[in-house]
Amino acid sequence: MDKNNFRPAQAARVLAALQARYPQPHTHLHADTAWQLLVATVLAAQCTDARVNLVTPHLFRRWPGPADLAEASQEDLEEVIRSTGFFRSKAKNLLGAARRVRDVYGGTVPASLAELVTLPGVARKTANVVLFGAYGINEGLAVDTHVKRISFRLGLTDALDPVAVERDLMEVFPKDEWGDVNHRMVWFGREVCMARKPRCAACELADICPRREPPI
DNA sequence: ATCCCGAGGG
DNA sequence: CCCTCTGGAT
Repeated sequence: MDKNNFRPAQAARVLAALQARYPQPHTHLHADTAWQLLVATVLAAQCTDARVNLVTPHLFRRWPGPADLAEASQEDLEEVIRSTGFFRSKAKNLLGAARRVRDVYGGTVPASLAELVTLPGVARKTANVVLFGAYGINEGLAVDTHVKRISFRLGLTDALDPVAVERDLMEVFPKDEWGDVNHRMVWFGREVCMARKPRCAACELADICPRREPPI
């Protein structure tokens, strides 16, 4: 295999395998609106989606939309989201985001990457997740801990910086697949290609994985 | 580079 | 005990 053609060819194989394994990719975060998806995604930083889904029902019942949360006290919000970790900074950022969505965007979560990243606590990963999940827009490819680890292991990137990883992935995956690639890699990362002890023996991609254990 | 921070698994 | 979980701001 030519070195210059390795990544695109590898990406095509990875995509086919993940499509076969996960025919219907979707987020595992529970949210009914764009705003709620934004809140859930912010809470999901360094936290399992299962844990996030444990607190969001209470959060969304008490403060359904941005105008509601904008009036909440930080102490009350901290108490509700405490178990998701980083609860002080998450509460502060969510209150700031709620006020900005209410005051600057008329209560509607903006539908562009440039506008989303102006919200406190929202950078490219969260913005990409919200853009695709709420609006079906593939402006970028959300790179989280799973996407980063799996892309590196499978040889789709040599980069460690998430922005560079995103650029490499955008080059080798079709644009209309970016959102689904994220969902599929997250799913795959939970079930098979885990950080600590990957299940290489049960992995259908092991034969094309440069980092399978044990190595050939 | 460092800090933020709780909860579950091995 | 240590590592990891759909990161972001300083």
